[in-house]
Amino acid sequence: MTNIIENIREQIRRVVGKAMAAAVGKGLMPDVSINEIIVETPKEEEHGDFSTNIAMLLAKKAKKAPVQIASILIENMDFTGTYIKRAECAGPGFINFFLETSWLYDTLKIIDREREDYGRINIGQGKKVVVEFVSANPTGPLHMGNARGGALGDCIASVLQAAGYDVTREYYVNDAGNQIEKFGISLEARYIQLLKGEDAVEFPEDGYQGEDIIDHMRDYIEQYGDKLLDADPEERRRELVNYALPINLERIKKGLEAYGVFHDVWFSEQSLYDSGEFEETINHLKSKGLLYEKDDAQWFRATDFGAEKDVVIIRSNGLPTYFASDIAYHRNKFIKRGFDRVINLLGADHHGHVARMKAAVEAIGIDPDRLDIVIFQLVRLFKNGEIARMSKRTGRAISLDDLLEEVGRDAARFIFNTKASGSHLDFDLDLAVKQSNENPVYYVQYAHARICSMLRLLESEGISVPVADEVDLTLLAAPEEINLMKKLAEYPDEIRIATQTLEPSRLTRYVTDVASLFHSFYTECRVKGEEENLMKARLLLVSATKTVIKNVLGILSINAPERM
RNA sequence: GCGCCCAUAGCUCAACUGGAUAGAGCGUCUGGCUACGGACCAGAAGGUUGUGGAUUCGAGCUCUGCUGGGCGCACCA
Repeated sequence: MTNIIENIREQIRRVVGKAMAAAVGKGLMPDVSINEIIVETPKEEEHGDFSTNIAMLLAKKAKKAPVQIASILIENMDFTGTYIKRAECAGPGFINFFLETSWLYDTLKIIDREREDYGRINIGQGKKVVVEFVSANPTGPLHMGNARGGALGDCIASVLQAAGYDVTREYYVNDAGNQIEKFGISLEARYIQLLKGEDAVEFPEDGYQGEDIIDHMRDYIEQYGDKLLDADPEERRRELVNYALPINLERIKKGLEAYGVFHDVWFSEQSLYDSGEFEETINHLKSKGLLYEKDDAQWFRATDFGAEKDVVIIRSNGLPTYFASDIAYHRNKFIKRGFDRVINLLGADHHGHVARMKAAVEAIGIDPDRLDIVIFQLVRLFKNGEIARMSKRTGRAISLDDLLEEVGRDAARFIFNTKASGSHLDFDLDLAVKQSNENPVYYVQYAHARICSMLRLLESEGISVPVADEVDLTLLAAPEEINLMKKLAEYPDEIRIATQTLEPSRLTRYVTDVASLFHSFYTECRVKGEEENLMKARLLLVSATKTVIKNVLGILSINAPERM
């Protein structure tokens, strides 16, 4: 639960704050207010471990040159009780801080103490958050877009858990409404076609073309024969949907599980109607005067809340739109179940939903900032160097199951999390399949396996990983050792940033950096056969590296193999 | 036409939300295994951050005009 980087930033903020007060007290500079002291980590090593731009920010108000302010502040700084060794003024007025190496040794002690909990922080403070993701219509198999959303949503959830939130992973099952109607019509058409021939009935224009619909009906007929041929059509469609829908859901569930994605709640859209919550919600909106009638339909005044246009929630045929039940669904999340935050993942093709959903949330009396909608860009699949289109209609789409079979869970999850959600993702199937150094996931896994191999070898000679307190960590002073320790120290702060930006993609980059620094260390620094104290110190560092790699891969739900 | 997203090395992407000399991986080139796993390491080449303005001590990042691409703009979801 320790974020040492954050602790040090806090130390620096205190030191700077006190230095300002002291300088003002001595009349060296005017008493100007500053809302926040920003501490950042410079990328150049010569610029120290941390820096602040405060002198530059104060310059105008204090009517002094930044460099002058920086010098005054530095002269009035007191470093006792901190990791700070010295501070110096550089460039246009930055104050750079250099730390005692002991902060890195303390990092190793923290990792040794926290083990599988290292990296966990508590910015979530136990707040309840629901992450809703995938939520694909259960009318067919999952595709590449769902695969990206699945990897992303699951990792966002894991990151939030690591950050101290009480997280629920949820799948919203669209088992009501128009899509299900279409599903039923499609099944019915295939059913009749299979029994009475292709020409017996025309397949509906906007029906689901996929092979899976036909397969369903073939199986159904095998089990139950033609008993529905003369049934009432509405009855028949309901029966066919009731047959196929649970099968689809089960397949989706199985597929996601194979992908390492486990939803805690499968929330049925239909249940909102059954429980009366849907009606409650509509009545609530009506009573607040947020609905009006036009062209025989009921409209929601989304424009009152900044959306571009109002939106229909009850169609003129009396049937509600998807959006209507979605409002009830969000009311359920916030009010019935009391989530502090709601996070929804949506493919870019649904981004039009964002503004009106925010509007709806505000309409039911909830601060819309409590709703985060993460839009992820769609996936372009490359195979043999060319774009493989994925459309649900042609049935030529690559399904999640295909992906797992060809690429494997680890590579797929890793690749989907190497890019920020907002950036378009080109998924190179040929590259993903390769089990070579071109494929970044193996680079990281290799580092872990290599460490395990080292530990095994030493263990077989009776040498086990020592306890941090029994080791002279000051022996770790080589650049490769320092760089590796610094990177390990960043992990809790990486969790913090990933949480605040809802971007787990930075963790794949982070863990790649860890692996890279480890490999450099490995090449330069021997462990086995070194002088005993040095060996112990390095062994502890190696073990800490293993812990961090394993913890990060754990968040990504990617295996950390002991051999490969 | 309107709205949202994107444009950074040959390719795929970063840049801690305004900081100092824009970084990685792949690919290319040059080196490195008689010791813990070579799926590795060290180094090199590669850039006017699509483009014109604006804001300020300071812009890849903010505002704005273009260009090119993706996605939306339903009484579908």
